[in-house]
Amino acid sequence: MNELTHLKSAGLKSTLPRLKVLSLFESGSERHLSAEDVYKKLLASGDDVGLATVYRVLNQFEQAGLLVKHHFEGDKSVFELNQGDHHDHIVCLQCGRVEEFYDATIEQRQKKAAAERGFELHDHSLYIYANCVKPKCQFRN
Amino acid sequence: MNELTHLKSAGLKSTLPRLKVLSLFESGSERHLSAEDVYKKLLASGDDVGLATVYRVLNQFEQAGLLVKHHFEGDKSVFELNQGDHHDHIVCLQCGRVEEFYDATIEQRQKKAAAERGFELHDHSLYIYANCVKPKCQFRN
DNA sequence: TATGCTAATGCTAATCATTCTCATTTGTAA
DNA sequence: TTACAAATGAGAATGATTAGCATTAGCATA
Ligand SMILES: [Mn+2]
Ligand SMILES: [Mn+2]
Ligand SMILES: [Zn+2]
Ligand SMILES: [Zn+2]
Repeated sequence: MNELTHLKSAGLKSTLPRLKVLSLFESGSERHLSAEDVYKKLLASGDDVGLATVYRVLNQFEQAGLLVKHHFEGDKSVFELNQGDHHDHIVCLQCGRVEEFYDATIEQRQKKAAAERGFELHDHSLYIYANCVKPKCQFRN
Repeated sequence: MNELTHLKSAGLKSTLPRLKVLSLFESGSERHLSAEDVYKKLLASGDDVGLATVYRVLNQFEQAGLLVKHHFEGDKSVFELNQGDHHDHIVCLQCGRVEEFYDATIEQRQKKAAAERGFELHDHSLYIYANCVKPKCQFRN
């Protein structure tokens, strides 16, 4: 299933900005990108897309289920390709590196915590903030 | 240990705005308050404190360890009294009601997840978004 | 392929929460 | 009291995100 198909099945017409944004995520150089990251990367590659359009497209993709949005510590939110697999994140407070993880026990206990208190769980956000160790950590890229 | 002592031991001089903000949290009517919540409550009770001061004081209290800051879904952040006990939150997407919980297993598995990947855990944020059931849930207070 | 309509785009201006500036006021310790 | 640094308040500034609107571009049709 290619980009074009993705867009169509999401009821979005296939436009240049949308294709560019989508392929940026599918190229896979970096998984977690903010609106501005996307905007700058497009500019850098000679593709002119307005910042407002980037924001719009990212949100449409999220609604359509193509992307997932996260709010790491700090102000700006980041998006990543939705590949069906839910996972949570560990974020390095020094260099910003993000590592993904999934823990079935944690997931299950969250369901339980909600159920026990009479809540119908909708979703959750779990971010672990930490420092990665010397070799991998490049303080402030 | 009273408010005044709290402030002093935090190296903050005892000013009217600080005492008012602190006692608001200690009065305990509502645990989780945004800067604007605090601002409005003070106005309502006839205490004039500038919004900028509210923001400053809240942040100072957080630095001092008197308050803890959270970022529930949405834009504005909320504060609550730091009573030493760490806990996570379930937030109702309909009415905004917040319930607190602590799950030792979740805490432990987070430590493990970080350690296994070579991170020194600093802290974490876990929010469960859900809908509370009929009796308790008052859609949009 | 040309035409037309609607959705999409790209500016710019507007929001909104939060922070900053700076003149004025307060807490405090001598 | 006085003196002075620290704190406050009002409003401007910021930064991310969204809204408004005139212009353009998909795409279906003739
Ligand atoms: Mn991820
Ligand atoms: Mn709480
Ligand atoms: Zn790092
Ligand atoms: Zn509710």
